[in-house]
Amino acid sequence: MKRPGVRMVDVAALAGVSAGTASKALSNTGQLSQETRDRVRRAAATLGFTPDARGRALSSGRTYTVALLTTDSSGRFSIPIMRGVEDVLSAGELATVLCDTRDDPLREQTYLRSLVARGVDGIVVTGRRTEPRARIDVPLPVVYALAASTDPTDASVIVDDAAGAAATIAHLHGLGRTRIAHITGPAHHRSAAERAEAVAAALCTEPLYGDWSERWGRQATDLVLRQNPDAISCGSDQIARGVCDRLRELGHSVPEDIAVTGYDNWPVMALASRPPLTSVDLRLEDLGRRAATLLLEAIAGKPHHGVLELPTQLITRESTLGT
Amino acid sequence: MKRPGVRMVDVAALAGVSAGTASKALSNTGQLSQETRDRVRRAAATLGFTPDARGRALSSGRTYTVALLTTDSSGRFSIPIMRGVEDVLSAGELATVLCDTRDDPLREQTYLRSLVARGVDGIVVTGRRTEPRARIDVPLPVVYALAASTDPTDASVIVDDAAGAAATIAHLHGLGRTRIAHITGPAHHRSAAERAEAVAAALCTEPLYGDWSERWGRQATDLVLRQNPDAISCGSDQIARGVCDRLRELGHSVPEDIAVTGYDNWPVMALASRPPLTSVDLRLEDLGRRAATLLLEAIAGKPHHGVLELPTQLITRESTLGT
DNA sequence: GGAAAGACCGCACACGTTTTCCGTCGTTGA
DNA sequence: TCAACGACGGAAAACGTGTGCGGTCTTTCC
Repeated sequence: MKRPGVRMVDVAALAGVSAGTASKALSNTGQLSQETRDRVRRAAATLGFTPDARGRALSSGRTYTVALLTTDSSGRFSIPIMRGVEDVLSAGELATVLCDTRDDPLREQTYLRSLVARGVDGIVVTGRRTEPRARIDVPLPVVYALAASTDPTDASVIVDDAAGAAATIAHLHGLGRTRIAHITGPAHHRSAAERAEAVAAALCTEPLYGDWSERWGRQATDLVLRQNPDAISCGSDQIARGVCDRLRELGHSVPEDIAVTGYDNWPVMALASRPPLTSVDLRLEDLGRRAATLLLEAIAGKPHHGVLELPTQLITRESTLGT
Repeated sequence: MKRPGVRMVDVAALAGVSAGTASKALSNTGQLSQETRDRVRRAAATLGFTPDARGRALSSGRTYTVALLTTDSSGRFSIPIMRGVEDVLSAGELATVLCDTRDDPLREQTYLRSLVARGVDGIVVTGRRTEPRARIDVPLPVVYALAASTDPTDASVIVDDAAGAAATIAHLHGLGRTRIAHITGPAHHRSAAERAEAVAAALCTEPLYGDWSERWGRQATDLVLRQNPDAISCGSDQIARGVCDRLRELGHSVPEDIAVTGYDNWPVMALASRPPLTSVDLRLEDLGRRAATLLLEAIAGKPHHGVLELPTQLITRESTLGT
């Protein structure tokens, strides 16, 4: 079980001080002469010393690790969020680990026990859906991202879907389009309902609920064409792509005859569509950054409470702009 | 810095034994009477005791954690691999954490230092490409998955791409197709070259190299149609989808006139294509499971050396079968 | 009845770091 | 010159668990 790693005592010996002093020198604590500090630092550099996280965790109680707990097994949402989280945390020398619960409550419990047992400093909880979710019960700082906690005293960061949907309508209005149809996913999905509501508020029109697929986009196109629209706002990029395909098949040109907007700005869909889709970017990295910032504050003892809504960004492409 | 968690001494006190004895009872070591073991177990259950991973790690040297280090920032490949890894490791009470290097060598170094410092038991290295990659230099068990190490003494698990490509050709031959074209990605991508080579060996035909996009699939379709093929084998599902779209536009029916095969079995592409694509599934979860198994053996002191090629699986759908 | 053997469990240290407390030395002011 | 004080660094405890070693008690055999 020998670990050949260089330890604090080795650094201390080389610098001619005690282990405790070396620790203080490297962490900028205690009161030491600048000369001693430098000497220890040089010794550490010479030996390539990296403090053992196990000892440090046991002693200080901090592990300098936070977990991103996700139910999004595809990574479509959690990976960008993780990038944002990492951006903020790595600056503070914290490591980020991703744990995928696969939407399995048992697996989630297992992970939580494990995370508490190993003493992570905090947890960011996220999911594949925007539905508020049950809070997790751990004696640790927690921030919810994308899917808020049902408990309003928790800290949550979510996307302002209503504003995002409203922005697409405003954009279409700005292009002079007035007969706008809305095709979206299942009515019982919060992300569908919330966006549809915002659209309805601006248009006084009835949204068409279905599922998130291209197939549904194609089918719904046939339905809405009876209303002779000059624009179709879609609840997802997949739906929008199906709409574009169907319109092209029927001889309608996008965006000249009918403009189309997507939602999510999922590159693999929005860019592959013909034409490429104007879409609403969720700014998931911003979401991650904000969540990480709140988590850091909570770890520092200043917890935040309530739900924070972050703005989206409209990305305009050929599906509304012409070439 | 107080941690109110229940500790080994609390369990021991409740069971009327010493902490050391409680430890042995719970880990099934030492020689204790069955009655004492049970008593300690009951006490632990009553108190909801979970051993503190920090103390355990410091004492035993094991952290019961392995890292999955990936360069695949999309998660397209690393997430399924992680699922496989987890399947194997969670049975042994090991936790799996995912670290995304974003293909940045500096970030990779940072992660490695961190992982070594915190004493993970082992590392699975994977990537977004199948190109062999430089080995990582850490004093820990390492297994490479999907992208092999350039050092043949390391343990690597990769996909048998040549066999996968050969299987699609065999499948097409079985359907009586003989004039088969091959459209694939960049020639300098190993995954393109390896698959193309296998196809060429079976067909004595020239592959068309381009990029992995649907656009290229559409463009290349126009080129290969001059050869009057009765099947088109594609290097990726995206290319195949573009091929299908273009063929439909030109009035060719798939699979009646021309059969089409994809590669990767990426659901979002293979299923959304019209018609759905016959494709080669990479069995990434199997890859992860195998890598995890090898890693466990390496951790147990029985390291494996060399490259292991795992079989793929041909998934047949309407693009070759008719409805 | 005594001794040897075996079953069982406690003691104490190890792991590596952090942090508190205290001792020592040099300096300064009275 | 002596006391007080500040600056500096060492010693040791603490974090929680794992484990080797040895001690005690019971049992068994001669």
